[in-house]
Amino acid sequence: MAQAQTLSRNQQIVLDIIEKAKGPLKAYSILFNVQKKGINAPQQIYRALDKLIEMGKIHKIESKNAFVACRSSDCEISKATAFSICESCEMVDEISDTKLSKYLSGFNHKKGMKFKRFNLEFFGICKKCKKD
Amino acid sequence: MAQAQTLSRNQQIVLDIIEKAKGPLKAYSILFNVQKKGINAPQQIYRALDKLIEMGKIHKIESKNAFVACRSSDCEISKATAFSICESCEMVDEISDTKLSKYLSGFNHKKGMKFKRFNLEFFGICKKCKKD
DNA sequence: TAACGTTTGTTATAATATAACATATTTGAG
DNA sequence: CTCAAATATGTTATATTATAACAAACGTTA
Repeated sequence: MAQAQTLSRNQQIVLDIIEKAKGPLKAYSILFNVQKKGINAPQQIYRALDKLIEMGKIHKIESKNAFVACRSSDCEISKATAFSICESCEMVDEISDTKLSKYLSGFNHKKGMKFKRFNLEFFGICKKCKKD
Repeated sequence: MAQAQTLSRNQQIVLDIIEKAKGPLKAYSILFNVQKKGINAPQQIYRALDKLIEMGKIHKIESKNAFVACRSSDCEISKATAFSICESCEMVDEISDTKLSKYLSGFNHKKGMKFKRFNLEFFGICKKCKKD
């Protein structure tokens, strides 16, 4: 096991908010939520987000410019991410499917480029929204 | 075959620039490049981009907020996109691999959500950059 | 304890994207 | 044809997302 990651104050505050959230959070919405804790500037949020991403604690949903907590414990350093995104309610689910992950990690581009990392985003309408 | 898409003036101008480019273009860089043609405002660019994306003529590279021309002729309406991105030179290549596309289009989430669309971005260092 | 790396705080500004409204142009049904 | 609807344009303003740059504090650890 790698050495335990100790989070700094701001990193912990930001991570807490993201973990408590039911869906992806935007940087400025995080900011508004932590102003009572003395964090006043976007930089402070973005710096914490950057570190948390590096550590694999959170992921960025690129199509939404939003951030979610990593739920897959084995996702050490987020080189292989896949998400399921509802286009109606904006819900995001991290997909941890070994087969999928292996398939994509082993995928090789015809043109010979070796991949270090991928990000996959699926879109659709979730069960809950279909009922409504 | 669906009816031929006729592009409006601005759409054509924007598409031309993107097609001529060697790599992904950002919206504001497109804007600066077309000011001589009488396009002055971001809105005009973003509106054209939106339509071109709808038509499947271009794709957005979400991780870069940039736009590339669609090279795969059979990519009617861009429900299944995959890209190879060099982290060094920023080169982007559209991947058209039938197997990959079928595999992902047929992928079903355990939680029962039916996907309509996906976007996959691979990252690495391209051959050319490896040499340098 | 001094030197180094990391984190913090802060102000300012850059880069990306949309709102809202007025007008013009194209298209298609009657 | 011709009017109505849909689409596209032009324009000003503003919202949203993200980074630059600099100074100070904190925490290792040699």
